[in-house]
Amino acid sequence: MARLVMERSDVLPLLGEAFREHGYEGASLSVITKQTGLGRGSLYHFFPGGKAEMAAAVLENIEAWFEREIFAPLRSETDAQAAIDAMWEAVSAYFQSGQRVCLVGAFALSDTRDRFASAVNAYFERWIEALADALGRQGHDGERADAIAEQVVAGIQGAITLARARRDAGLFERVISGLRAMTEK
Amino acid sequence: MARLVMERSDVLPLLGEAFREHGYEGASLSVITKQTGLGRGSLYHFFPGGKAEMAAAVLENIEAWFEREIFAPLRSETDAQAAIDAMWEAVSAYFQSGQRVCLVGAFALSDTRDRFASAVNAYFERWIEALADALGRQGHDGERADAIAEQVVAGIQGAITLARARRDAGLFERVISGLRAMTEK
DNA sequence: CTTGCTCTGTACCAATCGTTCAAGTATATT
DNA sequence: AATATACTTGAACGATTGGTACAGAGCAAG
Repeated sequence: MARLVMERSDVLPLLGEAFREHGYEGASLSVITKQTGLGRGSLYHFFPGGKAEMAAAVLENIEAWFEREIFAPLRSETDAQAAIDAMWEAVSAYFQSGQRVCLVGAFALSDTRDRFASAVNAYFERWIEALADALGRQGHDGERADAIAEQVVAGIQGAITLARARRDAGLFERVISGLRAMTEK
Repeated sequence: MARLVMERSDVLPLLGEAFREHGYEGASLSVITKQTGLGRGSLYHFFPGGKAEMAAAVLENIEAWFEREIFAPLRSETDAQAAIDAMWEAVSAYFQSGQRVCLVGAFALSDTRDRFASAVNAYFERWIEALADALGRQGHDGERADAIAEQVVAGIQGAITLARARRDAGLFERVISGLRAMTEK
């Protein structure tokens, strides 16, 4: 029978939203207890390392999701264009037309980056490399594939920034569709 | 004769760096006093509204700089391509190949955005409109000019995010030169 | 020197920060 | 049922937060 109590893995998405909405510094323990519904004691039971461990676990969780849903298909799917199309659908759904922040990108812009430097770097490194791989298999020569991949991943982050700044979901979709055109053969 | 004492306008760049490096929440008054060299008393003399007024003044200062150095030339320079070229040079210098964060973009990604919503929105709105204006005068039809402008301004923000995430100034320059190609006739 | 004003450092405030912990309740094992 | 382990609670800790109060430093004008 399913456990009624909370498991560590159940808390991660709630933690993620808390960090997304308030940032690492802004997500105080009171905010976190409120958004997760867990008391301080429970949180420190699951994450003895405190806030830093919570954020690290969230980053790991996010990275694992992207690896499974996006990066791995980009690298190994035989139909490269299909994997790229799937990426675009996942990106729009995941970031909710720019209403939802990319936690890794947000960390990268603050001094929180230093604390989680390797996770932040790895996330984008893998995304760019996986996309370049798919673009290569899809017919672009290697150098061009690398350039497009960097351009596209950067553009996604910028689209999120602008859409949030201007509260304009349409802006997000327009920028994304411009980028998407760069990934079609 | 030049005043030896500090003026409000002298503090703004120092304040800007403090907010850039630590974010709005992370820039505590102890951090701010350290980075500006001013005691609490002086800071509250210049900015009676406290931290919120400091950040607002910094945003206003940044906006004014961009308006004068970049937006206005984009709108009124008779040689549109020259104004666009000048924009690219200013962008590379100002953001120091992605080593320096865009404060407005960083605010946009945190919940600090809500506090300074109109300033954050106005900054990007004006940048996009001014760039679209220049692209139009340079020969692109209106709709295409708008699309390119959004794409380019988003791309700049993304380039900063990625360059910081990966600590890779080369990445910034590569993405920028890709974007720059989109603004050439 | 006196007066008046701008500027500055120190001490202090209540509030909140992240973290700890002893005591408790629930669940699993025997 | 008895015991052990997993989880939860909420109060309390010292440190730090943003903000205030205020006396004095520095300087200019009279």
